[in-house]
Amino acid sequence: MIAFIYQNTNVNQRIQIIKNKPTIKQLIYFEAVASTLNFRQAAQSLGITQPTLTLQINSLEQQIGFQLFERSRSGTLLSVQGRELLPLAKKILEANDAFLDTADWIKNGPVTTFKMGVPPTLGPYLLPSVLPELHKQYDELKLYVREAPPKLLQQQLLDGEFDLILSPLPAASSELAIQPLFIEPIKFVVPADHKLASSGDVSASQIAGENVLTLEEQHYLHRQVQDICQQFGANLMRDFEGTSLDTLRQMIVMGLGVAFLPGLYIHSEMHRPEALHVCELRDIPISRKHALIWRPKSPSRVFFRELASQFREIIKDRLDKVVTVIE
Amino acid sequence: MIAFIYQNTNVNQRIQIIKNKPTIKQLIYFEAVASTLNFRQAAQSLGITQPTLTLQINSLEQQIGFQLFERSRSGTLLSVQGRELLPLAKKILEANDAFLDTADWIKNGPVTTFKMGVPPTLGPYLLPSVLPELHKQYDELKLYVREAPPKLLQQQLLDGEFDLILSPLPAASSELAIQPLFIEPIKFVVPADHKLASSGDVSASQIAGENVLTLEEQHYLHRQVQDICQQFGANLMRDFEGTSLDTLRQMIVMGLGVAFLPGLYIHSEMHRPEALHVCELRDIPISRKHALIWRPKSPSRVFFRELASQFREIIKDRLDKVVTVIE
DNA sequence: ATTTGGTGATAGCTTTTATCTATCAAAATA
DNA sequence: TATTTTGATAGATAAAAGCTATCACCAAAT
Repeated sequence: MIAFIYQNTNVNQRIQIIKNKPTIKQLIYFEAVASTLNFRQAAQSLGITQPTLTLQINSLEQQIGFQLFERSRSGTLLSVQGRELLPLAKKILEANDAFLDTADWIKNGPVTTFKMGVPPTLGPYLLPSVLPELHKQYDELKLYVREAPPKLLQQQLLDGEFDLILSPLPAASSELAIQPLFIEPIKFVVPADHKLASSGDVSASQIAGENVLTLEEQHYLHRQVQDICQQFGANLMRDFEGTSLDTLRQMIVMGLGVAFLPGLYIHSEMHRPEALHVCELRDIPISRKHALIWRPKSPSRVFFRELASQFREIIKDRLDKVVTVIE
Repeated sequence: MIAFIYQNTNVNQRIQIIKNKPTIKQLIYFEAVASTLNFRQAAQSLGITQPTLTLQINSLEQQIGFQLFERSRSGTLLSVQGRELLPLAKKILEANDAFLDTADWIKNGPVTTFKMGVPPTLGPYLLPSVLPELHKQYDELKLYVREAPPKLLQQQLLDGEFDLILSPLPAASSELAIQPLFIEPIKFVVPADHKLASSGDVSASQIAGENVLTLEEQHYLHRQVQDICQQFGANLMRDFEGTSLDTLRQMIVMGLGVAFLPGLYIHSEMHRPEALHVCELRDIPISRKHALIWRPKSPSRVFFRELASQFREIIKDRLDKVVTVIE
C-alpha cells in the first residue's frame, strides 16, 4: 500500500511518504545473507563491504519493523519472521528478473505486438498474400490487425489506438510519417450481359447514363467514384450503398448497376469471371495509392521503415501483375 | 540475471555490475505515467517535480535500452515496447505490495510458524492438552512440532533447526535461555499379577532383583533409570530396549519385566488400569523437570517468555493432579 | 589462561543518486 | 499573435549508498 500527498510548493522540500519501501538491492542483500548466514561472506559475494551490508539489512529491518536475522558471534540465523518473508522477497526478485529478461528480449528484436489498422477494402485482399511471407522474415513479429475506414484509421493512429496503418493517400495529417507502397488500379465492373461487356476497355464517355453502385460515403473510394460520375454523367446510386465489396459484387451480378472495384479485390475474390466483365476506363484509369503510415516520433520508426521495404518486396514478388510497386 | 564480480581491495572503488537495475520507485513512476499519459499530472500525483520524473523515466529507459513512451508536445503515448513491459512492471509492484502486506501482518502479531522440538516421551502426551488452549489465546499462531531425543533437540536448537524446544533439564549448554515449566513424576509400573502389585507405593529396596525395561540410551530417562538400578540392585534389561513408551508397556503386560514410565504418558494413554499396577518408589520418587528453551538472542524471545507463561497456566489448569507446575 | 581469528556494529567520511528550482524550445490553444 | 502547456536541460542541493578504520564480543587454537 503506497500513500502520496502533494508537495508544499512554498517550502524547498517536500514530504513524500512511500510507506515501507524496500529497494531491489536490499532484497538482493537479504537473499544473499539468508543463503550464506554470514555477513562477511555475503558482502564479498555481493561486491560491497560488510559494514554497508549490515547497514542496508538494518535499514530494511527498520522499514518492516522486525528483525530478519538472529545475530550472534557464533553466526547468523534467519529469524522466524525472516523465514516467512524470504519467499516473498524472492518473488519480487523473480518478477524483476522476468522484467529484465523481457526487456532484453524486446531490445534485441521486434518481438512485440504492433497494432495495425487497415481499410476493409484492402486489408482482407492484400494481407493474406503478404503476412505469411513477412512472418518468414520475422518469425516472432506479431501484428494485431483491425479494420477501420481510412479517415478513422488516421485519427486512431494519432490517438495511439494503432501503432501503424496501411492506408490510401493522401494522409489527412501532414504530421504523419508516410512510406508509399504501391498503386492499386480501380477496375470497372459490369454484368456479363451488359452492353459494355463485349469490348475491352471502356471509354469514360461510355459510362454516361449508367447506374453506378458504390460503398458508403466514409470510404475513400466513394469520393473518387463520385467525382467520375459527376464528370461523365453517370448516376451515383445513393439509395443502394453497399457495406462491403462482396455486397457490391452481388448487386452487379443481379443487374442493379455497374461499379468500380479495387484491383486486389478482384484478383483475390473473383474466381468466376463469366458472371462479370472486368475492364478499365481507357482514357482515365482510376487508381488509388497505398502507404504504410506511422507517427514520426514512434520509437519503432526505424523498424517500420524496414517493414515498409519488406512490404514492397513481397508485393512486387507476388502481386506484380495486379498492382504497381512504388520504389 | 544478475552478475557479481569481487571487489578489488587495492582500489578505493569497486566495479559492481548489477545489470539493468530498475528501482521500485522507477517502476511506480512508469506505472503512473502510463496511466495519465502526462508527465506533469503524473509528477503531481507522485509528489515529485516534473523534471525529476522525466529524469527517472529517462534513466529507466537507458537501463533497459529502449523507450517506454512516445513523447510529443501533443502528449505522451505508451510505446509498443512499453505496453509489453507494463504488465511485468505491475507484477513486481504487486509482489512488493504482497511483501509489505505480509511484513505488516507479521509485525502486528505472532503470525509466524515457529518450529518447536519436543522429546517423543513427552510431546505426544502433553501437547494435545495444551495446544488447543494455546490456540484460543493466539488464533494465528502456528507451531510446527517435530520430535527428537533431548540431546539432539538442544543441538538442533543451537543449529537453528528449531526456534524453541520443550526439553527435560538440565540443558546441555549454559548459553540457552531456559524457562522451567513443570516437574513430571516417573511412575513405577509392574504387571497386575506381580508380587509388588498388591501394595501401594513400593520401597526402593523392593526392586532388587527385578528386570527393568527401559528406552534406548539416547533418551534422558535412560540415565536416571540406569542410576537407580545400579543403586538398588535391579537388572537393567539391555537386550530388550524399547523404541517407544507403548512398546515398553506391551512388554510389561507380557511379563517381560517392570519399568519406569512418565506420569503424563500414564495419564494420557493408560485407560485399562487392570492390566498394570502403577505406583511410585516411596523413599526415592523419580521425576524429571521440563522447560521451554530457546536461543537468548532470538528476536522472538519476548514472545517466547510469554508463551512459557501460557504453558504454565494451561498445564496448571488442566494437569494439576499429574504434574507440579514451577512458578 | 592467553593469543589469534572471525563475527557483526559503529563512527566519520566520500561518492553516487535523487531531487529541487529555473528556464528552455516546441506545439497547441485561445 | 499571445498565452498556455508540454517534456527537456542546466546547475545546485539533499539524501542515500558506499567506503575505511576500528570497535566489542565470542570461538578456536595454543
